[in-house]
Amino acid sequence: MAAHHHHHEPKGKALTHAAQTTLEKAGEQWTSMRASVFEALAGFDKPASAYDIAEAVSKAEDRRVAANSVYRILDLFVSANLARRVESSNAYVANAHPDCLHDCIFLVCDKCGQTTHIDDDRITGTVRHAAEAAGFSPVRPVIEVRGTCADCEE
Amino acid sequence: MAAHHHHHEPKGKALTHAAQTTLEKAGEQWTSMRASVFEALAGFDKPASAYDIAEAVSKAEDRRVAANSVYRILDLFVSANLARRVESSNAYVANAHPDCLHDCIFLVCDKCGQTTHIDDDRITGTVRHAAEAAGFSPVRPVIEVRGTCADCEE
DNA sequence: CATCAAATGTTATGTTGTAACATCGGGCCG
DNA sequence: CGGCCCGATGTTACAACATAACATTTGATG
Repeated sequence: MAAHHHHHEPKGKALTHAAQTTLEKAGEQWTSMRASVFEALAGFDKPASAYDIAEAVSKAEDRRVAANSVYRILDLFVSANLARRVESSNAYVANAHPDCLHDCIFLVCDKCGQTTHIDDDRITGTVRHAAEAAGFSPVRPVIEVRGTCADCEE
Repeated sequence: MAAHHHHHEPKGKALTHAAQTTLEKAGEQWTSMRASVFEALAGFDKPASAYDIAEAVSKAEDRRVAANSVYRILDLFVSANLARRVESSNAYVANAHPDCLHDCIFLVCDKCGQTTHIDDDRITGTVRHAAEAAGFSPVRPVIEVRGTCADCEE
Protein backbone atom coordinates (compact mmCIF):
# COMPACT_ATOMS: atom_id res chain seq x y z
CA MET A 1 0.00 0.00 0.00
CA ALA A 2 1.28 3.47 -0.81
CA ALA A 3 2.66 5.44 2.05
CA HIS A 4 0.36 8.34 1.33
CA HIS A 5 -2.94 8.87 -0.33
CA HIS A 6 -5.52 11.58 -0.31
CA HIS A 7 -8.85 11.60 1.39
CA HIS A 8 -11.63 14.07 1.42
CA GLU A 9 -13.56 13.68 4.60
CA PRO A 10 -17.08 12.45 4.20
CA LYS A 11 -19.51 14.09 6.59
CA GLY A 12 -23.05 13.51 7.63
CA LYS A 13 -25.11 11.43 5.27
CA ALA A 14 -22.16 10.44 3.13
CA LEU A 15 -20.24 9.20 6.14
CA THR A 16 -23.20 7.31 7.48
CA HIS A 17 -23.83 5.79 4.12
CA ALA A 18 -20.24 4.63 3.82
CA ALA A 19 -20.50 3.07 7.26
CA GLN A 20 -23.71 1.27 6.37
CA THR A 21 -22.26 -0.05 3.15
CA THR A 22 -19.14 -1.33 4.83
CA LEU A 23 -21.04 -2.97 7.64
CA GLU A 24 -23.39 -4.71 5.28
CA LYS A 25 -20.54 -5.84 3.12
CA ALA A 26 -19.16 -7.49 6.23
CA GLY A 27 -22.38 -9.48 6.49
CA GLU A 28 -23.82 -7.52 9.40
CA GLN A 29 -27.13 -5.75 9.64
CA TRP A 30 -27.50 -2.00 9.64
CA THR A 31 -30.19 -1.75 12.28
CA SER A 32 -31.80 1.42 13.53
CA MET A 33 -30.01 1.03 16.85
CA ARG A 34 -26.69 0.72 15.07
CA ALA A 35 -27.55 3.74 12.97
CA SER A 36 -28.34 5.72 16.11
CA VAL A 37 -25.09 4.76 17.76
CA PHE A 38 -23.15 5.64 14.66
CA GLU A 39 -24.90 9.01 14.38
CA ALA A 40 -24.15 9.78 17.99
CA LEU A 41 -20.54 8.73 17.63
CA ALA A 42 -20.06 10.75 14.47
CA GLY A 43 -21.72 13.73 16.13
CA PHE A 44 -18.95 14.16 18.65
CA ASP A 45 -16.03 16.33 17.68
CA LYS A 46 -13.68 14.37 19.90
CA PRO A 47 -13.42 10.82 21.10
CA ALA A 48 -16.47 9.77 23.07
CA SER A 49 -16.79 7.15 25.76
CA ALA A 50 -19.40 4.44 25.52
CA TYR A 51 -21.25 6.22 28.30
CA ASP A 52 -21.16 9.53 26.43
CA ILE A 53 -22.69 7.78 23.48
CA ALA A 54 -25.29 6.00 25.57
CA GLU A 55 -26.32 9.35 26.95
CA ALA A 56 -26.43 10.98 23.53
CA VAL A 57 -28.57 8.21 22.10
CA SER A 58 -30.80 8.27 25.14
CA LYS A 59 -31.43 11.96 24.60
CA ALA A 60 -31.89 11.67 20.88
CA GLU A 61 -34.47 8.91 21.25
CA ASP A 62 -35.97 9.99 24.53
CA ARG A 63 -35.59 6.59 26.10
CA ARG A 64 -33.04 4.92 28.27
CA VAL A 65 -30.23 3.19 26.42
CA ALA A 66 -27.82 1.17 28.54
CA ALA A 67 -24.07 1.49 28.10
CA ASN A 68 -24.06 -2.23 27.72
CA SER A 69 -25.84 -2.14 24.39
CA VAL A 70 -23.61 0.63 23.20
CA TYR A 71 -20.51 -1.37 24.02
CA ARG A 72 -21.76 -4.28 21.97
CA ILE A 73 -22.29 -2.08 18.98
CA LEU A 74 -19.02 -0.21 19.40
CA ASP A 75 -17.16 -3.50 19.53
CA LEU A 76 -18.84 -4.48 16.33
CA PHE A 77 -17.96 -1.15 14.74
CA VAL A 78 -14.35 -1.47 15.76
CA SER A 79 -14.11 -4.98 14.40
CA ALA A 80 -15.68 -3.83 11.14
CA ASN A 81 -13.45 -0.75 10.94
CA LEU A 82 -16.34 1.70 11.23
CA ALA A 83 -14.88 3.08 14.42
CA ARG A 84 -11.65 3.03 16.32
CA ARG A 85 -10.83 2.92 19.95
CA VAL A 86 -8.38 5.38 21.43
CA GLU A 87 -6.76 3.23 24.08
CA SER A 88 -5.19 5.98 26.10
CA SER A 89 -8.53 7.79 26.42
CA ASN A 90 -10.91 4.85 26.78
CA ALA A 91 -12.90 6.40 23.98
CA TYR A 92 -14.08 5.86 20.46
CA VAL A 93 -14.08 7.80 17.21
CA ALA A 94 -15.88 7.24 13.95
CA ASN A 95 -13.65 6.18 11.12
CA ALA A 96 -14.14 8.42 8.12
CA HIS A 97 -12.89 5.72 5.77
CA PRO A 98 -14.28 2.41 6.88
CA ASP A 99 -13.48 0.86 3.53
CA CYS A 100 -9.84 1.71 3.88
CA LEU A 101 -7.71 -0.33 6.23
CA HIS A 102 -4.96 1.54 8.06
CA ASP A 103 -3.06 1.36 11.24
CA CYS A 104 -3.46 4.87 12.43
CA ILE A 105 -1.71 7.24 14.73
CA PHE A 106 -3.76 9.36 17.10
CA LEU A 107 -2.58 12.66 18.46
CA VAL A 108 -4.45 13.39 21.65
CA CYS A 109 -4.35 16.81 23.27
CA ASP A 110 -4.12 16.46 27.04
CA LYS A 111 -5.56 19.93 27.50
CA CYS A 112 -8.63 20.02 25.28
CA GLY A 113 -9.07 16.39 24.35
CA GLN A 114 -9.09 17.13 20.65
CA THR A 115 -7.79 14.13 18.81
CA THR A 116 -6.52 14.10 15.30
CA HIS A 117 -5.11 11.25 13.43
CA ILE A 118 -2.33 10.65 11.01
CA ASP A 119 -2.06 7.84 8.53
CA ASP A 120 1.57 7.11 7.90
CA ASP A 121 2.15 3.61 6.70
CA ARG A 122 5.89 4.03 6.82
CA ILE A 123 5.81 4.60 10.56
CA THR A 124 3.20 1.98 11.32
CA GLY A 125 5.04 -0.38 9.02
CA THR A 126 8.25 -0.11 10.99
CA VAL A 127 6.35 -0.72 14.21
CA ARG A 128 4.62 -3.77 12.74
CA HIS A 129 7.87 -5.02 11.42
CA ALA A 130 9.63 -4.63 14.75
CA ALA A 131 6.89 -6.58 16.51
CA GLU A 132 6.96 -9.33 13.92
CA ALA A 133 10.72 -9.53 14.21
CA ALA A 134 10.19 -10.15 17.92
CA GLY A 135 7.99 -13.14 17.09
CA PHE A 136 4.61 -11.50 17.37
CA SER A 137 1.78 -12.19 14.99
CA PRO A 138 -0.80 -11.24 14.13
CA VAL A 139 -0.13 -7.72 15.15
CA ARG A 140 -2.26 -4.69 15.93
CA PRO A 141 -0.24 -1.54 16.54
CA VAL A 142 -1.56 0.99 19.02
CA ILE A 143 0.19 4.25 18.31
CA GLU A 144 -1.02 7.31 20.11
CA VAL A 145 0.75 10.46 21.09
CA ARG A 146 -0.25 12.43 24.14
CA GLY A 147 0.72 16.06 24.16
CA THR A 148 -0.56 19.56 23.72
CA CYS A 149 -2.08 20.61 20.42
CA ALA A 150 -1.13 23.78 18.59
CA ASP A 151 -4.34 25.54 19.67
CA CYS A 152 -3.69 24.90 23.34
CA GLU A 153 -0.13 26.17 23.42
CA GLU A 154 0.21 29.89 23.51
CA MET B 1 21.02 9.47 21.40
CA ALA B 2 22.19 6.30 19.71
CA ALA B 3 19.54 4.15 18.16
CA HIS B 4 20.71 1.11 20.07
CA HIS B 5 22.60 0.41 23.21
CA HIS B 6 23.04 -2.58 25.41
CA HIS B 7 21.52 -3.25 28.76
CA HIS B 8 21.98 -6.03 31.19
CA GLU B 9 18.86 -6.33 33.24
CA PRO B 10 19.25 -5.53 36.90
CA LYS B 11 17.22 -7.82 39.12
CA GLY B 12 16.27 -7.89 42.76
CA LYS B 13 18.39 -5.79 45.01
CA ALA B 14 20.25 -4.08 42.18
CA LEU B 15 17.02 -3.04 40.53
CA THR B 16 15.55 -1.78 43.76
CA HIS B 17 18.69 0.11 44.52
CA ALA B 18 18.68 1.77 41.11
CA ALA B 19 15.08 2.78 41.68
CA GLN B 20 15.83 4.22 45.07
CA THR B 21 18.78 6.18 43.77
CA THR B 22 16.81 7.62 40.90
CA LEU B 23 13.89 8.58 43.06
CA GLU B 24 16.08 10.29 45.60
CA LYS B 25 17.95 12.09 42.88
CA ALA B 26 14.56 13.44 41.82
CA GLY B 27 14.16 14.93 45.26
CA GLU B 28 11.61 12.41 46.50
CA GLN B 29 11.75 10.18 49.52
CA TRP B 30 12.29 6.44 49.35
CA THR B 31 9.84 5.46 52.07
CA SER B 32 9.10 1.96 53.23
CA MET B 33 5.69 2.10 51.59
CA ARG B 34 7.28 3.10 48.30
CA ALA B 35 9.80 0.32 48.66
CA SER B 36 6.99 -2.16 49.24
CA VAL B 37 5.10 -1.02 46.20
CA PHE B 38 8.22 -1.19 44.10
CA GLU B 39 9.03 -4.68 45.35
CA ALA B 40 5.53 -5.84 44.56
CA LEU B 41 5.60 -4.28 41.14
CA ALA B 42 8.99 -5.74 40.31
CA GLY B 43 7.83 -9.12 41.56
CA PHE B 44 5.26 -9.53 38.81
CA ASP B 45 6.41 -11.12 35.61
CA LYS B 46 3.85 -9.20 33.60
CA PRO B 47 2.15 -5.83 33.86
CA ALA B 48 0.17 -5.52 37.07
CA SER B 49 -2.83 -3.36 37.81
CA ALA B 50 -2.85 -1.02 40.76
CA TYR B 51 -5.29 -3.41 42.40
CA ASP B 52 -3.00 -6.38 41.81
CA ILE B 53 -0.24 -4.46 43.52
CA ALA B 54 -2.45 -3.37 46.38
CA GLU B 55 -3.31 -7.00 46.97
CA ALA B 56 0.31 -8.12 46.76
CA VAL B 57 1.43 -5.49 49.25
CA SER B 58 -1.49 -6.29 51.52
CA LYS B 59 -0.42 -9.92 51.60
CA ALA B 60 3.25 -9.17 52.02
CA GLU B 61 2.61 -6.88 54.96
CA ASP B 62 -0.44 -8.59 56.37
CA ARG B 63 -2.49 -5.41 56.51
CA ARG B 64 -4.96 -3.75 54.27
CA VAL B 65 -3.47 -1.41 51.68
CA ALA B 66 -5.94 0.59 49.62
CA ALA B 67 -5.60 0.84 45.85
CA ASN B 68 -5.76 4.55 46.35
CA SER B 69 -2.40 4.71 48.04
CA VAL B 70 -0.91 2.46 45.43
CA TYR B 71 -2.12 4.74 42.65
CA ARG B 72 -0.45 7.70 44.25
CA ILE B 73 2.84 5.89 44.42
CA LEU B 74 2.55 4.45 40.92
CA ASP B 75 1.89 7.91 39.54
CA LEU B 76 5.00 9.10 41.28
CA PHE B 77 6.98 6.18 39.91
CA VAL B 78 5.80 6.83 36.40
CA SER B 79 6.63 10.50 36.62
CA ALA B 80 10.08 9.62 37.95
CA ASN B 81 10.63 6.93 35.31
CA LEU B 82 10.80 4.10 37.84
CA ALA B 83 7.77 2.51 36.25
CA ARG B 84 5.75 2.70 33.11
CA ARG B 85 2.11 2.42 32.39
CA VAL B 86 0.88 0.12 29.64
CA GLU B 87 -2.10 2.07 28.39
CA SER B 88 -3.78 -0.69 26.48
CA SER B 89 -3.72 -2.97 29.54
CA ASN B 90 -4.35 -0.45 32.30
CA ALA B 91 -1.32 -1.84 34.03
CA TYR B 92 2.14 -0.97 35.20
CA VAL B 93 5.63 -2.43 34.86
CA ALA B 94 8.84 -1.65 36.67
CA ASN B 95 11.41 0.08 34.53
CA ALA B 96 14.70 -1.75 34.63
CA HIS B 97 16.60 1.41 33.73
CA PRO B 98 15.11 4.31 35.59
CA ASP B 99 18.17 6.41 34.94
CA CYS B 100 17.79 6.03 31.22
CA LEU B 101 15.10 7.99 29.45
CA HIS B 102 13.44 6.26 26.52
CA ASP B 103 10.19 6.23 24.72
CA CYS B 104 9.52 2.58 24.65
CA ILE B 105 7.50 0.15 22.63
CA PHE B 106 5.53 -2.53 24.42
CA LEU B 107 4.59 -5.81 22.82
CA VAL B 108 1.60 -7.23 24.63
CA CYS B 109 0.47 -10.79 24.08
CA ASP B 110 -3.32 -10.97 24.00
CA LYS B 111 -3.24 -14.63 24.95
CA CYS B 112 -0.88 -14.82 27.91
CA GLY B 113 -0.45 -11.19 28.84
CA GLN B 114 3.31 -11.38 28.67
CA THR B 115 4.64 -8.00 27.78
CA THR B 116 8.07 -7.30 26.43
CA HIS B 117 9.48 -4.04 25.39
CA ILE B 118 11.66 -2.73 22.68
CA ASP B 119 13.72 0.40 22.75
CA ASP B 120 14.09 1.72 19.26
CA ASP B 121 14.77 5.40 19.15
CA ARG B 122 14.53 5.47 15.38
CA ILE B 123 10.93 4.37 15.48
CA THR B 124 9.92 6.47 18.44
CA GLY B 125 11.80 9.37 16.90
CA THR B 126 9.74 9.27 13.74
CA VAL B 127 6.56 9.15 15.79
CA ARG B 128 7.66 12.11 17.90
CA HIS B 129 8.66 13.97 14.82
CA ALA B 130 5.33 13.35 13.11
CA ALA B 131 3.45 14.63 16.14
CA GLU B 132 5.62 17.70 16.40
CA ALA B 133 5.15 18.39 12.72
CA ALA B 134 1.42 18.40 13.43
CA GLY B 135 1.91 21.14 15.99
CA PHE B 136 2.01 19.02 19.11
CA SER B 137 4.41 19.64 21.96
CA PRO B 138 5.48 18.47 24.35
CA VAL B 139 4.94 14.97 23.21
CA ARG B 140 4.69 11.61 24.91
CA PRO B 141 4.43 8.72 22.47
CA VAL B 142 2.38 5.70 23.46
CA ILE B 143 3.46 2.85 21.26
CA GLU B 144 2.15 -0.57 22.04
CA VAL B 145 1.54 -3.57 19.87
CA ARG B 146 -1.18 -6.06 20.66
CA GLY B 147 -0.74 -9.48 19.20
CA THR B 148 0.24 -13.03 19.96
CA CYS B 149 3.71 -13.80 21.22
CA ALA B 150 5.92 -16.52 19.78
CA ASP B 151 5.24 -18.85 22.73
CA CYS B 152 1.48 -18.64 22.27
CA GLU B 153 1.43 -19.40 18.58
CA GLU B 154 1.76 -23.01 17.70
C1' DC C 1 -48.47 -19.59 11.89
C1' DA C 2 -44.41 -21.77 14.24
C1' DT C 3 -39.81 -21.58 14.86
C1' DC C 4 -35.21 -20.02 15.20
C1' DA C 5 -31.43 -16.89 15.42
C1' DA C 6 -29.73 -12.37 15.88
C1' DA C 7 -30.26 -8.09 18.14
C1' DT C 8 -31.43 -5.59 21.93
C1' DG C 9 -33.07 -4.82 26.77
C1' DT C 10 -32.34 -5.42 31.68
C1' DT C 11 -30.09 -6.17 35.84
C1' DA C 12 -26.25 -7.05 38.29
C1' DT C 13 -21.55 -6.91 39.18
C1' DG C 14 -16.54 -6.48 38.36
C1' DT C 15 -12.62 -3.42 37.40
C1' DT C 16 -10.20 0.89 37.12
C1' DG C 17 -9.49 5.55 38.76
C1' DT C 18 -10.25 9.94 41.73
C1' DA C 19 -11.81 13.13 45.32
C1' DA C 20 -11.93 14.71 49.90
C1' DC C 21 -10.58 14.75 54.18
C1' DA C 22 -8.35 12.53 58.48
C1' DT C 23 -4.22 10.95 60.66
C1' DC C 24 0.59 10.06 61.35
C1' DG C 25 5.35 11.24 61.85
C1' DG C 26 9.45 13.78 61.20
C1' DG C 27 11.90 18.22 60.85
C1' DC C 28 12.24 22.79 62.48
C1' DC C 29 11.94 26.74 65.29
C1' DG C 30 10.60 29.23 69.39
C1' DC D 1 10.44 20.42 75.45
C1' DG D 2 6.27 21.83 72.88
C1' DG D 3 3.95 23.64 69.11
C1' DC D 4 3.80 23.97 64.15
C1' DC D 5 4.10 22.64 59.44
C1' DC D 6 4.30 19.59 55.74
C1' DG D 7 4.72 15.49 53.11
C1' DA D 8 3.14 10.79 53.15
C1' DT D 9 -0.23 7.62 54.07
C1' DG D 10 -4.89 5.95 55.63
C1' DT D 11 -9.88 5.90 55.02
C1' DT D 12 -14.17 6.41 52.97
C1' DA D 13 -16.86 7.39 49.34
C1' DC D 14 -17.86 7.64 44.74
C1' DA D 15 -17.18 8.21 39.58
C1' DA D 16 -16.04 6.08 35.26
C1' DC D 17 -15.22 2.13 32.45
C1' DA D 18 -16.39 -2.63 31.18
C1' DT D 19 -18.54 -7.30 31.11
C1' DA D 20 -21.65 -11.29 32.39
C1' DA D 21 -25.94 -13.58 32.41
C1' DC D 22 -30.30 -13.98 31.17
C1' DA D 23 -34.97 -12.12 29.31
C1' DT D 24 -37.40 -10.16 25.54
C1' DT D 25 -38.17 -8.55 20.95
C1' DT D 26 -37.90 -8.75 16.07
C1' DG D 27 -37.56 -10.33 11.71
C1' DA D 28 -36.41 -13.97 8.39
C1' DT D 29 -37.84 -18.49 6.91
C1' DG D 30 -40.10 -22.97 6.41
